[in-house]
Amino acid sequence: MNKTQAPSASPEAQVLPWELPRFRNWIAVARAHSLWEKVFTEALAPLDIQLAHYDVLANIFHVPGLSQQALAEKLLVGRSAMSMLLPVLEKRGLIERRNDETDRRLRRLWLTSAGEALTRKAMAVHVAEIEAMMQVLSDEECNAAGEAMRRVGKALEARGGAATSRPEKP
Amino acid sequence: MNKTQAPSASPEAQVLPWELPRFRNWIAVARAHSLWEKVFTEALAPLDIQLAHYDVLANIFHVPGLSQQALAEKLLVGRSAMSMLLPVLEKRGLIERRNDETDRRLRRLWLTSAGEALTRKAMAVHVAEIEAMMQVLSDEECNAAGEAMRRVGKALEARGGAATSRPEKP
DNA sequence: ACCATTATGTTCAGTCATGAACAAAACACA
DNA sequence: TGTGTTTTGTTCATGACTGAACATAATGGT
Repeated sequence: MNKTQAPSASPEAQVLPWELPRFRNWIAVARAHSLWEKVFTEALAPLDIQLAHYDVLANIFHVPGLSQQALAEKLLVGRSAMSMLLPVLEKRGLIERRNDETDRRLRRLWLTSAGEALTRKAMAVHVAEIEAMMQVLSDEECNAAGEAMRRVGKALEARGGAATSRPEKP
Repeated sequence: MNKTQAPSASPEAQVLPWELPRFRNWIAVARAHSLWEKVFTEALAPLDIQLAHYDVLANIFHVPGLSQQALAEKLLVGRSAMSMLLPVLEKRGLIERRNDETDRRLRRLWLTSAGEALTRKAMAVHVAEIEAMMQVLSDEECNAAGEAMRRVGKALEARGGAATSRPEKP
């Protein structure tokens, strides 16, 4: 049942990737994502925040008080990236870092009121850009693609995540 | 007909992004792509090539003799990135740069036989990883997601591409 | 043929993320 | 309690990409 769309490969002649539907479909995903990053970065420029900064702000907005480690995991970057990014946002008065009372290793992250105001503006831009980009898809198509990518994401976590992350608690 | 899944927003209360299906669906796309880059980078490590290098090699394989400019456009990076990457691959004996006969500005790119051999190995890894990742999708789901992302890519090109690229010739 | 414009590639300074090495705090468990 | 291990965050050297400035080559209009 795992004979997929691939033309059956003879042992010698290599199947060229571009002939495989699964390959070309994934290229489309990668290309769309790369283009999105450029478009969204431009859309954020008027608010004077970069993509990476926005990701941080939005995640603190979503989960106030999370630790730097938790944030880095969400963003799929190393802890050191946070150690360099966050002081910038702190100096701009957008976030605040408070040490946890009981676990003094943790630096918990909070938005200042200025940070929250800016994040709301940026999130409005984010939503508007996504809606604009997604107009070419029906709700059903969009949901189907999203569901497919969630499953693919799970599959990828199972492969690569095992090496770096610790096993998730059930 | 453009009333999408969004809960109707009152003028004051902001719709939170995470409530919007289109938003969450796109997050899944972005997350899958980021995870993919990590997984595939690891898979390429045994061949001692980086992701960016592989992208270059595979594109030269696909379109032999293309110019640096054309390659940079395909990869969605600046020309300067190629000016710095390509000498590395050239020194490793994987590619060759020959000036165009009639237009002496152009440096056309070719794989050496060593480069082609390595590229074939890397493409086999690429295909294998994609097939593994995509196993969680049926052919129909995969094709639907790919088609959706192609349309989204087109839409994004229309938005952001107009600023940087010149209009494509019909 | 001439000059302005456009296209291609290179260089360089600045920026951002990585990953290893490190310090401090918490934990495990005897 | 005490000691070795794990977790969290920081620092630093490194590498990759950007965007602006530049040099060279081609093109277009006159």
